[in-house]
Amino acid sequence: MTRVPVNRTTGYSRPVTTTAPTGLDFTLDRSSPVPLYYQLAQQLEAAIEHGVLSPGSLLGNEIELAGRLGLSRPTVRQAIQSLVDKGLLVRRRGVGTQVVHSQVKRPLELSSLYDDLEAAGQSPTTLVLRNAVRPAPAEVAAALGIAEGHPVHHIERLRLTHDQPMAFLSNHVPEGLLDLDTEQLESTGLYRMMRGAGITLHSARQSISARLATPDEAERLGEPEGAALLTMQRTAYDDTGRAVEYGTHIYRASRYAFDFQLLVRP
Amino acid sequence: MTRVPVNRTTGYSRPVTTTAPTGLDFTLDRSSPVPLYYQLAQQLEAAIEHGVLSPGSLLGNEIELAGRLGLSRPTVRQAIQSLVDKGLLVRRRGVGTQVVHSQVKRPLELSSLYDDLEAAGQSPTTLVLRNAVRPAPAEVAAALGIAEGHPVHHIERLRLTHDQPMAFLSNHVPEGLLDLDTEQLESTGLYRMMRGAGITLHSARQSISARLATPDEAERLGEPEGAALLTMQRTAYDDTGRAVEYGTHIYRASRYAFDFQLLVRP
DNA sequence: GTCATCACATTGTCCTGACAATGATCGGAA
DNA sequence: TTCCGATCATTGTCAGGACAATGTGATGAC
Repeated sequence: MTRVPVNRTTGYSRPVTTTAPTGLDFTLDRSSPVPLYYQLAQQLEAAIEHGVLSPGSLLGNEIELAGRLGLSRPTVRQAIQSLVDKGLLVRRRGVGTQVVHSQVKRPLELSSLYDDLEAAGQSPTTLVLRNAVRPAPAEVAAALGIAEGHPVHHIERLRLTHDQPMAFLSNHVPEGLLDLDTEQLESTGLYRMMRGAGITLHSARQSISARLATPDEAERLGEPEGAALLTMQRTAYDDTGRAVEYGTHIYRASRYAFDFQLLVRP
Repeated sequence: MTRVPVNRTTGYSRPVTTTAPTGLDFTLDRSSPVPLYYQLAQQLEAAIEHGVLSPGSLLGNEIELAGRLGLSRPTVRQAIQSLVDKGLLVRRRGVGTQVVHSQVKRPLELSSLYDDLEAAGQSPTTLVLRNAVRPAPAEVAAALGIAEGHPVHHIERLRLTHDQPMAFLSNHVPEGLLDLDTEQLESTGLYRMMRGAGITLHSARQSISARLATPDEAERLGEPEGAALLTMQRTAYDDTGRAVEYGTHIYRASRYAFDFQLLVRP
């Protein structure tokens, strides 16, 4: 590959790296229980979010920054590192730390459909079709790592936005983990209830694919027969490694897409 | 919720937290250019992988571990932290650091279809249907952040496994970024070529949904007309924030699913 | 027996200091 | 001009220490 100025060959027109405005002032409260590095990280993130720190601008070197803020270098580094992990900053040895150009939004979380829709202003509603305890079928028991026949909650819900069906959610939760109140299920999401019950989610294994709607499913979701459906299966684990939920969801492909951003870990 | 022993109510039978075997010996090479914390992290990861450190076992406190290895505590912490970030370890203040129970495999990478299939032993092959430069259509220009009409490579590929079509891949790459040799495209993946050209991927924005196959697509993929297809659109950015690739892919839902693990960031 | 309190173990935060590794820049030599 | 090397700026790695915050378990009071 020949070495030609990049902006000529690619058509990118982007401002050359600029130094950060020196007027950046951060307020750190040493008496606060919030860690200093976290206070700094949040203010940096806010500055990036509001464009005070423009994309591509350099942050100024760590040592000088630490001195200016009255912090030690490790503390400043910890703050910067957390934003690097979020994909907001890029560090280059010998160069400095700069704000990434592209707008990074969310590095993909264990997304809750309810939260996602609510955040998007879609005002989701839920119809609980089923909420009962039954012996775990083989497939569910395998996914949850419990004995076949062990009692599990079985929940079936229809999630709607603007009074239109969006997804059909079937979930299994081991019995005894949390109270599954139908009313609460209708007014909030399952994951939020889990957090409320003191369960801290740690990881999840997901599988996303597609298939055609059966007549039953089509009717339930208000789709024509043979429509394309987006399917997701997920097993979620808490921080002790217990499987706490196994879900099989189907989404109307005409109305829903999994939309996310992900980072390349170096 | 009543407080009853968890194993009674949930049916989990899991060994109580055990102490790590003291026989763990790590070999650290201070003359190696590989950072010490990284050497330690890799050996810890290997120990977890091979079951030497069993799920749920405690790692022993950091200070003692540091002393035993002849390292400082920050170095040991850095090693542990990297594994926490990978989801392999969980730290608890006042308790210790323990290996997570569930088997975490991959925390979801910016996956290359080619690499994924190869790793799964599927021996993928590629048929390049088109490899040309053309002016960017509006949609492509918008996704790549370049001017409409600016020259872009347009690649269309059919990916097969076991001589059966698996996916149809349409990609656009700004002209001048890298050489797109058709032969190389057939023998490897696009992302690998990018890395080879010195482009370091940083993040990507993806959207996954589904729809029915058009007659054309059905024919091309060997599916019946009106079959369900899994679709993905992706824009990838390098570490300077430039969009370096925009792809529109369709997968045979009967043969493919997006399968991944993700972590909840605390 | 049940509950609150205290001590202990362990990780979390923060500091100071030093040197190494790397990318960019600039000057001089071919 | 072109290329090479020295120099500089900046982040990367590592050490050692101090105290705070928090979960666990034991102790004691009721």
